[in-house]
Amino acid sequence: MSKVITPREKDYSKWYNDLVVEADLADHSAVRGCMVIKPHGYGIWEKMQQALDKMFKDTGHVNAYFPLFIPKSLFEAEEKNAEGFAKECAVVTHYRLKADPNNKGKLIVDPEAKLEEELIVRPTSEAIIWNTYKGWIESYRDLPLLINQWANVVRWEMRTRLFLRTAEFLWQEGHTAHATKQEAIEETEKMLNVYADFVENFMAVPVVKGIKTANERFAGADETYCIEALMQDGKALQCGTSHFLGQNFAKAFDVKFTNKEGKLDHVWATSWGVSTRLMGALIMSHSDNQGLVIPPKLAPTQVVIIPIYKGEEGLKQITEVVNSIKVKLQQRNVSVKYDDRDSQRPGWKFAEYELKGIPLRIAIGERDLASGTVELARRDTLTKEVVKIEGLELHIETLLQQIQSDLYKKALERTVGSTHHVSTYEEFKKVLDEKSGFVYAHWDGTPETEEKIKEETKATIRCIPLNNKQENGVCIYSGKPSTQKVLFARAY
RNA sequence: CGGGGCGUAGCGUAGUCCGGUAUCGCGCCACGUUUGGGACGUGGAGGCCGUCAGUUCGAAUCUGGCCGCCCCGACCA
Repeated sequence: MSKVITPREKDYSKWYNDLVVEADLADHSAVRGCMVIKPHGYGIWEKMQQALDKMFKDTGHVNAYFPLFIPKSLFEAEEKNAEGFAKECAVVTHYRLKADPNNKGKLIVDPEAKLEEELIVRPTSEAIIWNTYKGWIESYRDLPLLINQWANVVRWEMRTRLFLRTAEFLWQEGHTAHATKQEAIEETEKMLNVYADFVENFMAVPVVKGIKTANERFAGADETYCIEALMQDGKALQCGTSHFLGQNFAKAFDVKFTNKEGKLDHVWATSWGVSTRLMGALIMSHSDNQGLVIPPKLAPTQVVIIPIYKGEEGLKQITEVVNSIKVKLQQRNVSVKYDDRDSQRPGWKFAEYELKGIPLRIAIGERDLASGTVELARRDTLTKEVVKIEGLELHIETLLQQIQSDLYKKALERTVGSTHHVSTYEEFKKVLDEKSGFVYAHWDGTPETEEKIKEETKATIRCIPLNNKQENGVCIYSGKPSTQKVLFARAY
């Protein structure tokens, strides 16, 4: 009763904010633009980390950790990268505070503790990492270097939103070095596929894989690959990027190696990352007015069991049965929580776990004991069924898989239904305003046209989809010839 | 940075025009009755009204400054 979230159809943005807060995922903090990720939200992030980390390891990567601070001189070494991030950097200028002589109990920055060189709080780690790699790479035998780091980064965003855009966020950033251009490109594409695989199979969110236009490219990259997903409100969200960095950073940081022929060459690089923004994608893809919906593969708790009883003795009897169900589920690697708190009533618990998105709920009471059954409720469909306790663990195992695939299917249908093809600018604007979603349209390939369309419609080219169908047409804006449609959308 | 809003108990709020130490709901604590969809009763605790200064016998309320947060844009993952 106390926790009410704004209905999706009334105000999507407010619905999202309410949901994040009420489902106990995260909260605004005392620091502008920074959030506190609460245990339930962090639990989901940990599941994401575990799955991704395994995929990185399985593709030959290892984890390491680099400093939070980057000396300004290193930061500015790769010019485009520095320029791209310059206007959103937090900068450390001093290393000490002291008591304020004019204001008892207050502190001031000690002017005598000014750093000789400012330190940049990393907005991304290419600079510090490539400066380090310089000392690690001498020969082709040192390559490829396949490293990932789990870290926090800071980007001083003007406007922030929980998970989608915060001043500080958690992410992983892979930074690899290769002997050949071909190998680096293969790595870039491989990691894009890892991301797409993860987002689709764990998060149950369908994505479009593609390449960014020059305008949208990562600062310092030769090519940026990305995955784009469509949220329930028809806006697109970039879910991950994988960059082919060419030799830009190798040249900026003078990272050379001797190849098999004994010749010196700069190494080829990639970097790739996904962030806590994925939490936003997860929330906006599946959740409803009742609250969060978590795909089973990422749910910290997959099944919650709620006893319905009269008196202590009644609870004891139910607990006995529940314990045996619990063990059987755990043996099948189903994470299960038994909520036998006497301080809340069943109805309250039902609502609470729905709000938090736990995929399955078992309710078990006196009449179930008599009939050897339980009530099983699905979070995604909000449907209930009465099932036999015997063989319950098998049923649940199957059902969890079913929910996982149903969620994906539903999201896919929604995405396909919101994907449009247009051939004129009028049609383009009309579809954006009336239907929103992904819009495929011909584009003349120039940054100017892209910019104009963005100014006039707020839609951006999300990507040039990989394996795009080649077809002759004319640009919806300039009328100039085009060989393929690109993917437009209004985006987060 | 532009536009809008807000700061009163853990949360959400009334009171502000018209100055007299603060309203209501949820939550919290105790006891009892309850428990198959957010229980009920009785009793109780909790506030330097964002902050600093001014006006006044007296300020949540009037005046001025400052700080902070949220929302909508521009910027971005």
